[in-house]
Amino acid sequence: MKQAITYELIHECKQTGARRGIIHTPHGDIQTPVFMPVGTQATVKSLSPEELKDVNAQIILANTYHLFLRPGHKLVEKAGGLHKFMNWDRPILTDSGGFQVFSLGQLRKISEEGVEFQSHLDGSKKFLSPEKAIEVENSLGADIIMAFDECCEYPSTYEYTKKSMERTTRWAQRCKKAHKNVENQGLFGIIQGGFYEDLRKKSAEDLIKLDFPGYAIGGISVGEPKEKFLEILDYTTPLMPKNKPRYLMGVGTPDYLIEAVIAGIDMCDCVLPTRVARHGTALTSKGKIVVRNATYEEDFSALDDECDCYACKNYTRAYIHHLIKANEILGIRLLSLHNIKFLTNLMDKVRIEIENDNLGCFKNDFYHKYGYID
RNA sequence: GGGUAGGUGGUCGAGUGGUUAAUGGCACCAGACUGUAAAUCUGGCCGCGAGAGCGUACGAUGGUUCGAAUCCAUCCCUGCCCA
Repeated sequence: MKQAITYELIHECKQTGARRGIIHTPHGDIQTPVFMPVGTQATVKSLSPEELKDVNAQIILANTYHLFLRPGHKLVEKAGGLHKFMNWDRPILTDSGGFQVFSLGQLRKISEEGVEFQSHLDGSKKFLSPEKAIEVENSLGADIIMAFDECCEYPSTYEYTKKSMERTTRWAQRCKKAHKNVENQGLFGIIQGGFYEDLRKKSAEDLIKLDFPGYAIGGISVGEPKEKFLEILDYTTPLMPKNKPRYLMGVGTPDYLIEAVIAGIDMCDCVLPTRVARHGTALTSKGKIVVRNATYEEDFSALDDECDCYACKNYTRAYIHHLIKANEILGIRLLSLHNIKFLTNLMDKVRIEIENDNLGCFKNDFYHKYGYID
C-alpha cells in the first residue's frame, strides 16, 4: 500500500552525524531538518498563510484537542479538511491532544480508556481516547497525525513514568488500528519514558514493532534542566529508525534546535517564536532582545541586521517598541513574522552546513555570536 | 460677589482618628515563556540602604489629640450653580 509519508536521507554531516533529508507528503516535500511553527487553532497566531509562506514555513502544526472543542472536527471536515478550511496548501501536522494531558493537568482525568478533559473553554466534560483522537485527526486531514499519548510532567517517579509509557504504547497500538486514512495521512508514534533511559529504550522498541511511518520523542522540554534534555536526546535519538522521519516535539530555542539536529532529529516544532513575539521579544543572531524594554525606545536599527524578513527590511526597533507598548497588533505581527523567519533561516543554514559537513563549526560560531555559553 | 463640591503618591481613584508608606486600575521598569487555557503570567514601582531600618509624604500654615490623609481654624487653588 502507498505510504502517505516517506523519508529520503540525502546526506549525513561528517562532522556531527546530523541528517539532511526530505520528507515526502501528500502536500509536497519538506526539506529537513525543519522547524515547524505552531498554529494550534488552525492559525499561526496573528499571521496569514501568505505571510507564513513569506517566512518559509514548510509545514505547520494544528491541534486535535482545540479543534475538537471548537469549531469541531466535523465542521472542518465539512469545510473540506484543514488545508482548505484555513487556506494552507502545504503540509500540516496535527498533534493529538497528548500535550494537553500535560498542560491541562488540573482539568483532566486519565484512565486506560482515555482522558476526560474539562474543557478550558466552558468547563464541560470532553473525552479523548486513542480512537477518538484518530477520528478527529482523520477528519481534520493533516498529512502527518500524531498518536494519542501522555506527556508526563517533570519530574515524575519511575513507577508512574513506566505505567504511563506502557499505556502510551497500548494507546499507540489502538491509534494504529483506528487510523482509517493511511494513504493520505501518516501516523507517527511518540516515544515516551520520561527521564529514564531504560523506559525510553523500551518505548522505542515497542513502538518500532508497530511500524509507524515516523517517530517522535515526546515528554521533553517540560521544565527539565538542559543537561537532562541533552542526555535523553542523546540516548533516545539513536534508537529511532534511520529510514523514517524523527521528530522532537516542542523544541524551539535556537540552541535546542541545533542540539536536536546534531543528535539526528529531522523535525521540531515550538510555540516559542510566536509566543515570545506576542510578549515583546525578538530572537536575533546576537541573542534575544526584549524590544518591549525601554532601551530600544530610540533604537532606529533593525531587529536583526542579518535578517531579511519583512519586519527587518522595513521597520526599526524603536517603531516596533512603540507598537508593542501601544498594544498595536502590528507589533505582534512583525515580531511573529521575524521570529519564525529567524528560526527557518537558522534551519536553512543548518541544512547547508550539514551538506558541507560543517555543522559543528557552525554551531560554535552561532553559539558564540548568540551569547550562549557552551 | 454668593452658594456648593472638592484638592491623596506619575495618573485616575479608595481611605474619613491608630494594624496607613497609604486598597485598586492605568502608566512606568524588569523577569518568565519550549507538541499554545498565554497579545499571558510574575515581580517592582516616594528617597536612602544589601538588610534591619531611617527619612520625608495625602494643597499650605497653624492647632486639637498619646496618635491626624482623616477633627478644627485661616489661607491658596479647582469644578459646578446663581448673580
